[in-house]
Amino acid sequence: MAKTLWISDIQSGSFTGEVIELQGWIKRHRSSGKIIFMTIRDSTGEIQCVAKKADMNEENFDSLKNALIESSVKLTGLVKSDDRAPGGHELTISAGLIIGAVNAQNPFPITESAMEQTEGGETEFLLDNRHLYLRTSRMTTMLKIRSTIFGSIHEYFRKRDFIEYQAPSFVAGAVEGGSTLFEVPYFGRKAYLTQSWQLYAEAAMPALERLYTIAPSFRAEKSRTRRHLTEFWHAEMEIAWGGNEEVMEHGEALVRSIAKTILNERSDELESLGRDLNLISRYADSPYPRMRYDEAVETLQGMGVEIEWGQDLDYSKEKVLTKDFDVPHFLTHYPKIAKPFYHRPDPDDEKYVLCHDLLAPEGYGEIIGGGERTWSEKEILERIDEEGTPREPYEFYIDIRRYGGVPHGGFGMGVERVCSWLSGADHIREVIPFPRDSRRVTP
RNA sequence: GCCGUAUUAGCUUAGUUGGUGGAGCGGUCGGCUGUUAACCGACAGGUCGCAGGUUCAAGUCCUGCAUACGGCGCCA
Repeated sequence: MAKTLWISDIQSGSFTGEVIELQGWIKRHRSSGKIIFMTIRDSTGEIQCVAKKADMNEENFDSLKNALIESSVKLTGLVKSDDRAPGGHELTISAGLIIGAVNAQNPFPITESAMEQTEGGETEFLLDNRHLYLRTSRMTTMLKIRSTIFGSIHEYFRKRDFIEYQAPSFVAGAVEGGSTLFEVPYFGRKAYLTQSWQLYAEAAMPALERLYTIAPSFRAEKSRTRRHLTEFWHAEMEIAWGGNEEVMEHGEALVRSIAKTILNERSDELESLGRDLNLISRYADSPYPRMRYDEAVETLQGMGVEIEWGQDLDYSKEKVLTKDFDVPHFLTHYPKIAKPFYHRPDPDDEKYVLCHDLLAPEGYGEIIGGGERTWSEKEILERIDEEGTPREPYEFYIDIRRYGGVPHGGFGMGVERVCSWLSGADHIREVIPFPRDSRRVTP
């Protein structure tokens, strides 16, 4: 029963002239008294199948004629090459079996015309029916690209001898401000869902020196944008004996390597989404420029944008700034007051911290945030007190500095943001199977 | 948290200055075709988001509520 034959192989010509058994789902269906054309899909592609009344058992012909879209089928027939068939090959059916029928009282709710008309396909209806929308070609394509990107991240780090390392999802404290934590009951106490692997990675930094993960992070932000999820996959890395510059180099190399990988392995999928491959190839090959926060502020002021030194760069300003860039670029050296305590102040000028954000072009915004960590006991205590953050929840974090602290740093990359940008998605929801945001936890 | 927009058949939607709601897709039946988002005909399918109000008359105007979507803040 296990399937061993895939439509992509039929379309590439491997079975032409052979009688085969094909398993798949009906994607399109048109019929008459004498002939049926069915487009069958599987995970690898589509193929047109033809049943002629004259060539097969009449009862069998009628059952195929009445089959509805998304019924699963097993078809036996001869593979022919035929210019009239999309993809160049088709199956002439000699016998067919409906495996999982679709009932006419309850036909497949997602029609092609509905999807065509909704551009980008993110209506409430499609979100409610996400479990069914997954099997349509746009979602399938997105999920394949997503898989390749995940694989590419693992490959990048493993090739460089990074150790994959896991942090708990239930945590006691916050990385960022406490307002964005999900609180969960924990046997009479309160626990929170993690926002980042970073603090726990720093604990293992003196042991493993080069570490990474890809794991879910949770943020209870009521953000209603095309860049935010409450549960997202976070690719993070941490290295010992390295500073802002080394971390940034990894960030750049990682993103370029992802772009290169999808270009090599998913160019058909990218093109089917209407993506310009020249663009992706530019992201894969060009260096990413660096710009200090001060330069960014000056540039913006020169453009007439109202911004004062010390203000964080919000999305509206990022957008103006990145408008003229055609590759991702780094923003570095933010003012200390705009960033949390774990960022290390710049020894050359204590007003700034050694940090960086990587901003993607085309309006996709921030995809990486990272930098050098405050690493000495003295500095971390100063920064925590300065911010008025209580010390107690961070005792373990301070301990890391008490016992052989070393310079170190790392970054976090929003994997869905990268998927969304590289695939040219209209919304971050398009690149994750079951998106979670402030208003939706179902299906 | 703030601002804006929307809600009409299973889906996508039209609906004029207020005068008893149309279409395409999907479904059923029939016809027909090497079709390819097939085509042709017929049928079924609607408390116009909910609750009030104005009016002789409300899908349409007003108020409130609900839900959704879009954007901002915050961030990856």
